[in-house]
Amino acid sequence: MPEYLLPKVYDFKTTEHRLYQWWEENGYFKPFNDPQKPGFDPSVPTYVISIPPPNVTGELHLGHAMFVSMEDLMIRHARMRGLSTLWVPGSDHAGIATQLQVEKALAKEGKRREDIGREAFIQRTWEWKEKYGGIINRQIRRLGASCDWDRERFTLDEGCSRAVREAFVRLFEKGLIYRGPRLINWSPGLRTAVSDLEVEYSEEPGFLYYFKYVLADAPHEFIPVATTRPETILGDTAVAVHPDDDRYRQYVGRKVLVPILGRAIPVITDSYVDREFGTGALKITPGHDPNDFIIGERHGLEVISVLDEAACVNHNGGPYQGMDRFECRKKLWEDMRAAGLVIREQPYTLNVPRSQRGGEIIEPMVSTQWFVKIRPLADAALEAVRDGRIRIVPERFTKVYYNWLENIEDWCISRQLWWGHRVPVWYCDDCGKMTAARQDPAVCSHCQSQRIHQDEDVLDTWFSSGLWPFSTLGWPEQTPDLQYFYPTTMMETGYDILFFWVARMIMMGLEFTGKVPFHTVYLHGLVRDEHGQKMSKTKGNVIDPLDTMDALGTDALRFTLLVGSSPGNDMNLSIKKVEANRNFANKIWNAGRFVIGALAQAPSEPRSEPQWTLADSWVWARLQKLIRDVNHLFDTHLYGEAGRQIYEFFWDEFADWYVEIAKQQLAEGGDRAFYTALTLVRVMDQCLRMLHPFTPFVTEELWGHLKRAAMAHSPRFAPQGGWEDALIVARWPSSRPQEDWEEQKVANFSLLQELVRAIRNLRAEKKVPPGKRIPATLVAGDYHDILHEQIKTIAALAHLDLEKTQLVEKISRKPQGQISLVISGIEIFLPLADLVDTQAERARLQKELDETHQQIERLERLLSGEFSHKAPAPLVEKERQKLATYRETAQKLSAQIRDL
RNA sequence: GGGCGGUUAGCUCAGUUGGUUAGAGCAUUGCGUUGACAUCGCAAAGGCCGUAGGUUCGAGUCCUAUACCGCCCA
Repeated sequence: MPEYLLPKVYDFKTTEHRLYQWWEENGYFKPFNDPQKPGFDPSVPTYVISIPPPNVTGELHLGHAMFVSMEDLMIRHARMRGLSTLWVPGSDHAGIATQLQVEKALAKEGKRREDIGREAFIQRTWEWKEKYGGIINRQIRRLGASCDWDRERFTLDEGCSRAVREAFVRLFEKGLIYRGPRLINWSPGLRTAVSDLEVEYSEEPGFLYYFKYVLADAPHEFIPVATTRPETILGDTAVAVHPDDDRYRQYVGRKVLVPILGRAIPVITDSYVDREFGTGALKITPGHDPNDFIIGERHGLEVISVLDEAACVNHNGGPYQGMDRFECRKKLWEDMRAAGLVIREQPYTLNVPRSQRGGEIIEPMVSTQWFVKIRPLADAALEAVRDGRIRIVPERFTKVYYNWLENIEDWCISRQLWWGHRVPVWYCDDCGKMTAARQDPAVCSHCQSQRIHQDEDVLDTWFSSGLWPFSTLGWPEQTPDLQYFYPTTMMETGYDILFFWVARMIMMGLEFTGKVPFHTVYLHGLVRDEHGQKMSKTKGNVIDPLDTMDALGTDALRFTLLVGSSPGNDMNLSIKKVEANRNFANKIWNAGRFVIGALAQAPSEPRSEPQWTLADSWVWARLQKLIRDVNHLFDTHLYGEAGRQIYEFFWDEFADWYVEIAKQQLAEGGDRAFYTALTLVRVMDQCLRMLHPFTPFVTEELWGHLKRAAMAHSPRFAPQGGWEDALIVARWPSSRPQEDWEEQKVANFSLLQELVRAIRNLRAEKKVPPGKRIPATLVAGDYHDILHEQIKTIAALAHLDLEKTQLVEKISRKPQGQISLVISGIEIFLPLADLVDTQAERARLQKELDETHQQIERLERLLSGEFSHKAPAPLVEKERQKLATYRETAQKLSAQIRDL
């Protein structure tokens, strides 16, 4: 397509959807070496990511945008490197969240789930899922995610359900799953158990209540006790003091009376008691406090539960039965005050357990639940990281991982919900024994009775998420996918999810497949607002990724997320940053337009071998260096830094310098134009390849235009191996070692840049109109040959009048009344006579000279010290050179001042 | 209480294995548009890299201590 057909501004709106569809239709998202297809070669190396499954009820937020961008970057990079790449998409059924949505809808009809029954409720939930569940995945597509959508999975689909069933039964048979009454975290609003991880603790103002525990055998004596939750007094089964505490020694072994209820309970000793805290006497409520539960076990205390499923007082609460827990707290305290049992109340900061979902206060309660005996699984998971089979990036999170797994408690996996995987256990009404089965059984496996019924509970959603890396590939079947793609390569997710997903996936993966589920865990940080605040609707600081993509384009958002973040660290996002990157996308586009336009100025065949200019050599050397650096950064997972370096090269070196020089070279025509166009196309092509994983749309679109234009112009413009079908499957640039000529060319070009910049600055300072071409005299000394070659370029970039510019090696008589400057020992005279103000010139040159002297002193000090014989020789030599140049510069500046 | 991270320009942040004049984007100021790009260009100004020690020829980077902010675990 000719250049004039490309719009001046990159139009992401018409591009993104079209390209996504084109990629998908052409099968580029699928592994090129696919075990499900003919010609499959099992020896081809793979790169596999299973998506951390988003909540099926969810809608896209920046957290999703972040992980999708990161994973797509990894996948696209791996695909371009020629690996057989698979990214498995999907979502999880999100037990509580989804169920709540449907219950909300039911409530509008004035119904509760019990009114319609379990089967009908599940039916409705599926309907709801079909209708609204796909939103998140449609939104993920907008980000450019190159997942294999044919392999999309859902934690509650048939295959994943079979995997859950298999996993449960295996653990059950192995004795790693058990059922029993334990103190668990109970959510009274949702009426279900939740796991330790789903509880968050928040510091909130409250009171410490001091009261009297009256001795049963001495009504006038009492032990003072303090508590933060008076309603739990109803469930007290002991009062504990420290064994060495003299204050209470006399009471140990005697009985005290539970206030109001009058139940007699023992006074015991336990070294857990902190003598300094409160009164030094601790009431023990094994039924409603985890620490007390442990103490209770130690002393064989009775466990009394005083609350029901809704956290209302039950029959154990005597006169308070039926009251809400907080209402009871108030009433009981009033009654105790009336009974003369209250001592005082003291303001106190509480650590309140709240539900991660909804924020209601979680109640520790004794309840019969299903648990995974976690220790053996955790030990295996620890070992896998310790021995390096799994690497966590950034590395510091390994410590967090160890710490968590070393202290992990058994995992409560049952939930009193309907939406989820139902516990595959049947109880026999005759023999009372349990049957756990992969297929729904018709009879009890112990006594063959037909009077069996299934457990009512479902499993924690995370139980199924834990199987995700292999259940999505077909486990427990030994499918071709599982055999080829497992273990996966990379688990990429936010560090906040390390325990929820990553640790559980590792435990389950090792247990069920005997292999690690992935080799590397890459953790990204959380996205915050521009001042580091968490985004929330109430604060009104939420940035919606969909709005942002509508306004500024997907590439701009992706690039911002990818390049603005470093591994494991939170990032602060602002629309301004996205705008800046929208500008970058546009910069790419316009540089591409220029390159395509340049073809028309070049012949399609050269007459002879290339004679590369300094600029040609320089940009090529810089590109090679960039490729080396970028590859190294990708290897070390420093993706953001890689993006930054490509950005800098592209904008500050390629676009600002090479493109400007290329304009001059193209104008020369002939072979010069041909080889310039060739260089432009090659550098552009390589940059687009490296940028593609960051900004897939603009690069693919432009690359397509570049390819067509180049092919139409000359076969000589094709990259090695020819033009690929699409950028998404084009080869990633490979590193080459630095060649001998590169360093000198880069140094020479730097000198050219310095000269041009210095002249431009001086012109600006002297208010010379930018368009005006001015004469100049350059006294080049040793650099005469280099500058002789480059004088046309310098003149063009610095807007010198080439006709009236003279380049000499030495000068016998300095031009009078001219403005002068010295760069790396090269003297430049600009005859701006009418602009010369002797006094101002003197001041300017003096300032230059002072700065030069400072540098000379610094280097003299450095080189006279130990540096010169302890530092590496090349480094010392480099500094010596610098010093020599500064001395030369100083000398010339002094002369200029003298001659003024 | 234990652990981790942060502290670098007005703001938001990079800074890889220590290499000797510390970078970007935004904001500010000045100048500039008929040929890739005003969603732009060319410049300017702005930093004892939280503090105090230490290692080293050399420290933003490594070590120790400390302050403040944030997060995780208990």
